[in-house]
This record gives sequence, C-alpha cells and structure tokens, in this order.
Amino acid sequence: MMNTATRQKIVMTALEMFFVKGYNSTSIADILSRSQVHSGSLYHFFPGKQDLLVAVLEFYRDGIKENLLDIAWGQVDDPIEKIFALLGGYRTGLLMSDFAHGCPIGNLALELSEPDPRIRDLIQLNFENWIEAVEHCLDEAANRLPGDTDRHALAEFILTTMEGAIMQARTARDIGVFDRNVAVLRSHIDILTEKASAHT
Amino acid sequence: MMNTATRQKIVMTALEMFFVKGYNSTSIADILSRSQVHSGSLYHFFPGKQDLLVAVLEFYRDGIKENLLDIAWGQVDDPIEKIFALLGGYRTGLLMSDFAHGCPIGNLALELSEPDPRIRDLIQLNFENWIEAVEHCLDEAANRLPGDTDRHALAEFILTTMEGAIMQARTARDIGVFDRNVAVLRSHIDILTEKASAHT
DNA sequence: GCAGAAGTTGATTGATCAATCAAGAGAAAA
DNA sequence: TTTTCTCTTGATTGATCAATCAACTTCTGC
Repeated sequence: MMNTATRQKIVMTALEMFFVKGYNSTSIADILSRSQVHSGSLYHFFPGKQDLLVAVLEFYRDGIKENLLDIAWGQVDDPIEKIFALLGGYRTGLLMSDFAHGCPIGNLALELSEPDPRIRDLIQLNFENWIEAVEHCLDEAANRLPGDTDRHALAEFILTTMEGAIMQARTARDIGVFDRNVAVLRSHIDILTEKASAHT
Repeated sequence: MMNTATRQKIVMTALEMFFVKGYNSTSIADILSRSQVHSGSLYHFFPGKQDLLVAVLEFYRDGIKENLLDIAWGQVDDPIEKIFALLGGYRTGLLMSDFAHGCPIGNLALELSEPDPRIRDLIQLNFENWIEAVEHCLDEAANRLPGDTDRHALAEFILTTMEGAIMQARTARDIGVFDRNVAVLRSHIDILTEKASAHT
C-alpha cells in the first residue's frame, strides 16, 4: 500500500472528523475543505467513503500501541494501575475536548448498525486489541487475583465500563458520572485482590 | 398537546426507525413511506425533523414503566432479580432482532454529539429514569447490601454495564459477550450481599 | 346548513450529498 | 527528448435530503 503525503493528510483529517462528528454526519466536502485536498485526489486514493473509513480504522488499529497505550503507561509500572491509567487517559480526553471526544471505536460501533463486513471486522478487531492489552495487564497481576478469575471476561468488563461511563459522562456533560463508574470498578478489583491475598 | 391517529402513527414509525437505523440515517422519506403518511401531514404536526425526535423521546420517556419495567418485572418479585430481569429483557431484544435492537437511548446518546439542548436533556432524563428504577430496586434490597453502599453510583454502574455489554455484543454479533459481562456484574453484587450477610 | 378550523395531499424547491471525469501537471524511466 | 505512469484540478452529475405550500377535504361548533 502506497502512502503519499496527500493520502496521509486525508486519513488524518478523516480520522479526526469521523471521531468527533461521527461517520454519517461527516461529508466528503467537510474532509476536503479541512484537509485542503480536492475531490479528485481523494477519489484517486479511495474508491468511496466506506473505503476511507476502512483506511481510518486500519490506521487506528496500527497505532493503538504508540498513540494510546505507551502514552498512558509512560509513568506506570504496576499492571493494575496501568488499567486505571488507561481509563484516566479517556477521562483526560473527555475533559480536554469538553466532552467531544469519547471512544472513537465505541461511537462507530453504535452508529454503524449494518456496516460493511470489512468495517465491522475492523471495529471488532480494535475492541479485541484493547481487551487483549488489558487482559495482558491482568495476566501480569495474576498472582494478586483469585485463581479462578476469568481474566478475559474481566478485561471485556473493563472495556464495558469504559464505554458505558464515557456514554453517560458525555450525555450528562459531567465527569462525576465517569469517576463514580470507575470507582465502582476499582472497588470490584480491590475486592478481588483482597480475596486473593486472604487465601495465601 | 393533541394526539391524533396520524400523529401517533408518525411517532411510532419514527421511534422504530430512529432506534434501529439511527437518527441521521433515517430520512423523512423513509418515515413517510413506512407510515403511509404524506409530507404535508408530518410537517403539519412537527416543524422539523428535530421536533419529531423530541416527540419520540417524550413518548419513550412516558412509556418506560408500561413498556419496559412492567414487562420485565411481570414474574419477578425479588428486587435484585428484577435488575437482572431488566438486563435479560435487553438480551432478548438483541436475540430476537438478530442484534439490530440495542438500547434506543444509548444509540442516540453517542450519535448526537452536539444536539439540540431539548434533545440532550431528554436523553439524559431517560437515562435518569432508568437509573432511578434500578436504584429503587437496590433500595428495596438495602438490607442485603453493605451499609456504606452508594446505591446511586451502583445503579449508574449497572446502566454502564448494560450499555457497554450491548455495544460489544452487537459488534461481535455474539450474545456470549453480553452474558459474560452480566456474569461479572452478578459476581460483584453477589460479593456485596455476602459481605453484608457476614456482618450481621 | 354554514363558517372556520384542523388535517391532508403531493408536486416542488433549493441545498447538500457522494461520486465522476476529462484535462493537465509533475516525476521517473527509456 | 519522449514516453509512461502517478497524481491533481475543479466543474459537473444525478441522487437524495429536509422542508414548503397552495389547493383540497374533513371535522367541529353554532
């Protein structure tokens, strides 16, 4: 796959606009005017709007480590604190954007009810990568959790908490909802670690 | 507010289409052809598309008890089981619609990032009513929970779990994700009730 | 029965949408 | 230099969008 400067500019612009305004509400004309590119160039690289979304999701998938995990985990070593640092990254995103940025993938997941299979698979893959990263943290902390803990299910549940907490915080425009949700999750994980340490 | 047969037919059709296809992806023409109503009649009752959405959200708000809670709780007395019966209702909706129906309000909440204040307030109100209903269940079961339980925060967390679980289940088209999420929530609440009973 | 209000019809409007395409510029290979 | 391929330009297309409106019918109060 070629990657000229123009192509990259289009993908970066589309990424931001799809994630803030949503896919359907972002017009090709929006992307063209924002990125200072003409329609012919866009359609030279992408057969249609859907293919542009595919490129955006592939770009996001390939950048999850550098652009999300490494930033959130720069200062953190403890695997369980890494999980909450990740959630804290989304908290910061909410506050800094005045609740405009939530979870890019979550927005698309609900907006595109009957999407192109390529798109559904990429959304699913982005979820799976996120879950896998959290699950890896839980694996690192396995000795602090009860032996029968289903760590994959717990990682899925942490994604669930993040997505639901963002949804409610954005609607209420109140970070308190987000914080209370994370606090309940924290208490659940605290209980698990206490249980595990009591059994040793 | 008047409520002719035509007006109601429009609201019911819009309700279903907004909730399945989303607001932006549902055109007025879609609603007109499905409801067998002509555009002049629609615009006689509603100044614009946004006002139709307002009417839909008001209708949903007013019907939450009869159309959601009473149905889910018909056979259930135990307050904690009522909560899981409510979640089971969404599970059934997912399965029966082949993952087309999720949570109507959740979809709109993420789709409309910068909505009309009336619309944002109505979405928020629908969330609050749902949380309040769950919180009332928790209040009924207060003696089975630890004394320091923040029941409002826990009710918010249950909404979070429901929304996040639906999002993931729809994306994966797999009810297993939903079930695992609910199982983790169930284990959390079980731990709380065990804790409370140990202290008496 | 009559007048005015409420509701209906459906062709039509202008805006905006995604997408097209012919013409040409620029770079690279021969 | 000539040829070939990649990339850019921007006017244009037809489809679809939300919304309008004047003419018409039905209902309601008197």
